[in-house]
Amino acid sequence: MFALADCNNFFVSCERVFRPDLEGRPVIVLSNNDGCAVARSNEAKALGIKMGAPLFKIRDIVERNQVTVFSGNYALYGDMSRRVQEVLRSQAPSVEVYSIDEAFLDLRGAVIDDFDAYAKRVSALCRKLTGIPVSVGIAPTKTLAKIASKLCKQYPKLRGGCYMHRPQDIEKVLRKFPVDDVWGIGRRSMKKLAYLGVATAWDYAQLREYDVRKNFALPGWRTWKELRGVPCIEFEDYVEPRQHLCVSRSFAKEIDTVSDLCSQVATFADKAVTKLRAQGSLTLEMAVFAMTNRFHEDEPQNFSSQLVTFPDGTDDHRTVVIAAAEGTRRLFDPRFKYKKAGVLFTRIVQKDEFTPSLFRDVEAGEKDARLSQVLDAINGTFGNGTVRFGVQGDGTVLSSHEFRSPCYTTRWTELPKVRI
DNA sequence: TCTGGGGTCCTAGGACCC
DNA sequence: TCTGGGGTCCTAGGACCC
Repeated sequence: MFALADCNNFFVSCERVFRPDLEGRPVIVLSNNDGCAVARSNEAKALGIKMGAPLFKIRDIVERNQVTVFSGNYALYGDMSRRVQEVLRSQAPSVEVYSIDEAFLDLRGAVIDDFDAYAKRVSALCRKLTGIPVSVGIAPTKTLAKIASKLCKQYPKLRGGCYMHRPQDIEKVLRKFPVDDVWGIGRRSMKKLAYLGVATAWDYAQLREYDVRKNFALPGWRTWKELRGVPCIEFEDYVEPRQHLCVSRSFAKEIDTVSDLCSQVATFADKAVTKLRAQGSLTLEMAVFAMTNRFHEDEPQNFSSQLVTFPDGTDDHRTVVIAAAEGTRRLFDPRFKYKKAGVLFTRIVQKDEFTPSLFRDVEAGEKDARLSQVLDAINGTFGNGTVRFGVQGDGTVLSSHEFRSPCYTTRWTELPKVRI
């Protein structure tokens, strides 16, 4: 058996832990730059606020119903996510963290005599220890476990836990489950599914294997088998290092000076290096890019990028930040107003698997490495941007975050001062 | 006025090899 | 007139996820 533990309305639930007065009231959390609703409380969903709806289009609903609005606070959500993961790890032999708000538990070989009681117990424990409501679905495959956890949200009577394993129960559930809500079946397939007369998960599971392979290729075939109770999506408790790494943001106002754009992109590059170092990698290549506002069709549109290569690979803050600023100066064109920019590491290798050039400057490399270590240590403790490069300006990102809550669990300013 | 930011895997087709 | 039969690697684009 596999379990899926899914945090209900996760970002909203994180905010509510520290704002219990918002329990039972409509709440939404916005994407970066205060753009779209990316998390909604049940009450907000009931008002018809759709996932990904731009704030300016739902302003009426928000004001009429006194919906509480939050900017995304990822320091808070990341920390709450770690707490939930910790509880889950204490309850299962193996945990695969699938996203910030979901984790699979591998229950193969676990000695559990009542899976239903176990699911409800894990859910209750998460709630008690973290304050986050979690839906735990248990089934013979990961895809079915996902469906079981959705049932918990639909039926409060299940008290956060649902064990779905008897074929007749699975059939009953799948017959009512819309096919586009199945994990692995996306919007783009809806046309084909409609043509094949498939409306529910059950219909999909009844398709002929040949039709599935022909129309939905390998991923669709795996989903088909999983719905039929045959596990074929691997359980992955080991996280592979990322092969691509991107840090980009939209800006509150369009940027039209080269110095502002440079400081923004340099700040993105610095963040990207921090992530790169955390996974023990080097990058051989970086793309720096900037673009105009694609929604303003009447204004001149532009997307430009500059490619920078590091033949010996690098994970050095200073090297990458300088390269990012230089790349930005090369691509900047005063005819355009930039709405969004970023950096992308496109060729990532593991540090211990890569052989650099024999003729590189070893001594300089060691000094750079020490500097980067110190930056990581200081900024890791006191927050990103505490120590930064001059080209980054004041180190802030020019995005909107008008409704940001305090970093309740990770704020360092109230800790005793540390002497460095 | 206002529209997010990340990732992965798979496949088809082209370039190139012998 | 007739013009093989394999491979590999890389890339772009599509589909999916949260």
